[in-house]
Amino acid sequence: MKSKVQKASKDFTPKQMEKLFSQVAAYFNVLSDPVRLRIMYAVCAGEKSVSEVVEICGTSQANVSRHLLALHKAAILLRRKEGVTVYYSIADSATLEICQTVCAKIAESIH
Amino acid sequence: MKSKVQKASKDFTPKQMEKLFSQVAAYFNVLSDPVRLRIMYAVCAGEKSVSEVVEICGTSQANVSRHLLALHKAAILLRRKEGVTVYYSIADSATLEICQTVCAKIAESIH
DNA sequence: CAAATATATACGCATATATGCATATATATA
DNA sequence: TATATATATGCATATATGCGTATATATTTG
Repeated sequence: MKSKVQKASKDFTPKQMEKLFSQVAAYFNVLSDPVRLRIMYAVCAGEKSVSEVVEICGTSQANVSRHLLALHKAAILLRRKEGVTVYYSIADSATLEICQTVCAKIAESIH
Repeated sequence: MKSKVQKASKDFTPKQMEKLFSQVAAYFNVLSDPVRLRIMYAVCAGEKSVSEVVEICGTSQANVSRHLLALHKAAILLRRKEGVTVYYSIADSATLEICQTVCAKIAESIH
């Protein structure tokens, strides 16, 4: 008896599976940093410029810029340029739901 | 207007938020490796011993052992010892669902 | 054009992580 | 007890990653 996940991937070649695993791993990797999660938390309240995120998150501008670009590259954040200002916003609500699920799961053990 | 995530975390202190972000990041970090995902894929089909996972995944015994322990430490896999043999199985179906969601999301771009 | 502002990038360092190899540990069996 | 088998661990190494610092790039404004 195959699992749901295995049924869903029955039509992939081993090569494609490896590629899939690598991409999924890369996706999780983007979410595996506390600072990036803090940034996500700020942006999920509404579109923010880089400077705004810097103020909220209390880390350097260079660092925020790098992390925002990483999240954008992973297609998790949208990027919109207006003059010199760059605004980021949530592109992928699925990611938010995943974060929320995991947060809820872990928050239980804190309370 | 606050987001769902922010409403859900309104009763956390900044210190608790940081702790939460760290733990969530650690959780994602465990899932951010292609080999561990391959191992998860093997185990999600049913409980497996370390040796069985080694055969399926085609990486060294030492490596499989370490990855399985990491997944167990993150409370994602259960660990059951029977004689010399150690069996691992899915402890956390939420993790499977998350992986499945992400896989489906990424699989679209492969097909 | 010069200066100010917002963002991105290059470089270096410290640290984390994955993995191969050898070996330790635990359990079963002859 | 000696041996075989299953699993875990220590060590060395290569690679990746986060971040501080300085600087580059782009855009607006005087």
